[in-house]
Amino acid sequence: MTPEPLNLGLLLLIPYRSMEARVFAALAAAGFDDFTPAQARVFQRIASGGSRLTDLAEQAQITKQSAGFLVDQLAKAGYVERVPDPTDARARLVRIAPRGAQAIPLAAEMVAEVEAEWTAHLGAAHVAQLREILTDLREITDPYA
Amino acid sequence: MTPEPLNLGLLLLIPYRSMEARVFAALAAAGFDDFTPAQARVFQRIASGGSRLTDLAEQAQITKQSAGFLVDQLAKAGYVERVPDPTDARARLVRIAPRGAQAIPLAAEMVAEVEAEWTAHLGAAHVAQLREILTDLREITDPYA
DNA sequence: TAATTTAGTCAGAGAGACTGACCAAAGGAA
DNA sequence: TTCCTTTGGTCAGTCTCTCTGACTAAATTA
Repeated sequence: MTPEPLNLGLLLLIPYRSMEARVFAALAAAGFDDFTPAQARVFQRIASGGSRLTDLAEQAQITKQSAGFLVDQLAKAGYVERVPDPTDARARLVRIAPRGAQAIPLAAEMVAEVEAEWTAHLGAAHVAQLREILTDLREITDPYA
Repeated sequence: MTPEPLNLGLLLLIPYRSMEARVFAALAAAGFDDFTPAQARVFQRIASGGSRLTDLAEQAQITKQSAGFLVDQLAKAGYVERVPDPTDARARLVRIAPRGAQAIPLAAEMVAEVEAEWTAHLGAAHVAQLREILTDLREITDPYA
């Protein structure tokens, strides 16, 4: 193996993918197997009070058409529901539906489990540092934040 | 803005996406606009002496069929070439072709530029730490490494 | 030599992403 | 008010990417 040093981009992608795969697998094992990763990437960005489609699209960095497509599927599977926005007759809010709400604690549990594994490998101080640095980095890399 | 704290997964994804978009845009601006992000994710994993399709697929975590599809397009655009593997008549090595070789220093330049921006924001010590922690984390999150 | 594994291709299908065109409500400006 | 622009979202069509399943050929193992 040539340990050619990886660029920071790839170094970020590798653990992200690992985390996503673990959470996805845990949900699938618990019976939440009727959604796709693309749908999940939209779902996890829904704010607690509901989000507008346009906002979801911006955050997930996809077009509103793509977001609408994914939200429709999530709605069909019972993970979200679309309700009229009381403050704007053009808009509709995407809200977490009961089935979606059931999945959230399971996902959170697996995230915690993975983070615990990372902590076991890196040490608590390094994990805290990682989170701190990434949060700081978000300020200049998140076009939406 | 509700600053709901993001999970580590999302915190990793955000800067990755930012880096990828910057490099992609820089290459496109320099005339290397005839390839897609998916193709680039395979391309950047080609080892200096050439890689087998199966290895590329494993590292990019896609099927060998998908990898073959992307490599074919990269080959048509002149970024890579496929040569017989001298050590195994079944296999062919995917190698960087001249046009691909031209793109690499440009990409590296943009990676360096982005990292410099990150350093300006985070400080050199934190960037070094980030790289160190991520490299360490790779040991338990990279199924290929 | 025969059986199995490994490297890769071919064919077909589905998901996800895009662009372009469009409609309806909201917000200003005249 | 009335008109114009902006904003939230949909509809239609297309392309890219990814997958599964079935297959060939070379290498390896029994």
